[in-house]
Amino acid sequence: MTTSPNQSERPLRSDARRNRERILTGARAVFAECGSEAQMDDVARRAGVGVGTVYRHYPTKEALQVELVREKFKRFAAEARDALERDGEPFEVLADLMRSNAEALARDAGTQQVLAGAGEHIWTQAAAEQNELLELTSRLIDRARRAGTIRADATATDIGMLMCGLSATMTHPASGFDWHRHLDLLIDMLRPR
Amino acid sequence: MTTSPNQSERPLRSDARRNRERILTGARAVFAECGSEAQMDDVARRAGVGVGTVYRHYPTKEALQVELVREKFKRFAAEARDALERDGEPFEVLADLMRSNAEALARDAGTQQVLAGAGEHIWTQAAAEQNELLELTSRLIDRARRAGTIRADATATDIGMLMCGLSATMTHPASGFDWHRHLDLLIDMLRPR
DNA sequence: GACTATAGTGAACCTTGATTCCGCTTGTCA
DNA sequence: TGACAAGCGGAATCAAGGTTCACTATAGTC
Repeated sequence: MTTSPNQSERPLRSDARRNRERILTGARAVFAECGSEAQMDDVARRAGVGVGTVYRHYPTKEALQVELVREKFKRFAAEARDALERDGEPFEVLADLMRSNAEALARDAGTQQVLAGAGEHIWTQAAAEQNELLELTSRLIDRARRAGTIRADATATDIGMLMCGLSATMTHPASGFDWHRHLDLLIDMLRPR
Repeated sequence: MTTSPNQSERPLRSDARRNRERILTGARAVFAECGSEAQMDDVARRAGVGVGTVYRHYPTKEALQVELVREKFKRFAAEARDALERDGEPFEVLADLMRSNAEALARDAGTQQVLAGAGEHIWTQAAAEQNELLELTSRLIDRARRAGTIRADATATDIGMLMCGLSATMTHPASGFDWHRHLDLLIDMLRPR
């Protein structure tokens, strides 16, 4: 499933396959904790592997980050797909999705930073996955629109921006800060007049 | 006006005063262009001054950034104060303020980054200025609330978060991206049902 | 005009962290 | 069970960029 850096060449040796998985797991944890300040050495340590091995699998730090962001978008997309299956009032389905995505973001400083504006490079390299997500969101919005339970002028891009924005505010020690409440407001603002 | 790093000691020598102003101007420009990647050497060059001089006035890069962010908040606060003087439909006054602040943000990558979640340190050190701004925003909201032209449950913090969010999205090359349109939507969503 | 406390300068220094490289280990296949 | 290609490890390398410092210049004062 994971977009492997190497094309469709001879299959990886068993130990290599295992290590790649470990690296990914370690990286997920470390980047989630420290955001992009996370160091390659940390990733290696967490994965129980030498730095060299990390570099064998991902030629640069950025490549590794891109992989993680792609994964994350795919996960969001998968959840959106689930939501489309689910039946229930379409707007509420969308709202729940937003809430659960927000929760996931709150736990992951790495993706949060990307969404929040750091790393344009990374962002662009995950464009395909992002578009997939936008597409799915569009469909969710359409359903709600047909049901008349969402503002007619809200687009998938808007939802995306709201989520970016929300994730940006999550890191802020601003006074009176409570992103749950803010998210509730955002959601309510999306309802039709 | 600018919070001078040195307390109320003997007044600066004339050349020092001039240079500090130059440094600030150069720094504003460089940070606006490059965000926090801007280098101290660049600031010095832009100001037409040696790096050493920059360091004489601001002991660290962070100190310089904090100064700039403070300044920026103060400017926002000043605009908010102006808005309070102005008469006109209170909600529209607030909306105009948001638009003009957004415009300013779009021109300033440095502040944008801070708002967008980088630099918690910096953020906390500008807490006082930020609170001042929140306070003024509250008053603007109150007026609109009394006029019944804004959602009753929107707070100053929400406006702040929306602006943070907006600034976060500004850097994004997301497809179909247009922050002006998005901002219009945000503003409209703030109107009462 | 001379004196001195302040201020300016920028090459050198240091730290941090990504990336490389090469000797060693281990799957895999005949 | 060799042979060897694929993979691993991690100390050493390198670059970038913030910060210092020894020296020079100058505003302010008598």
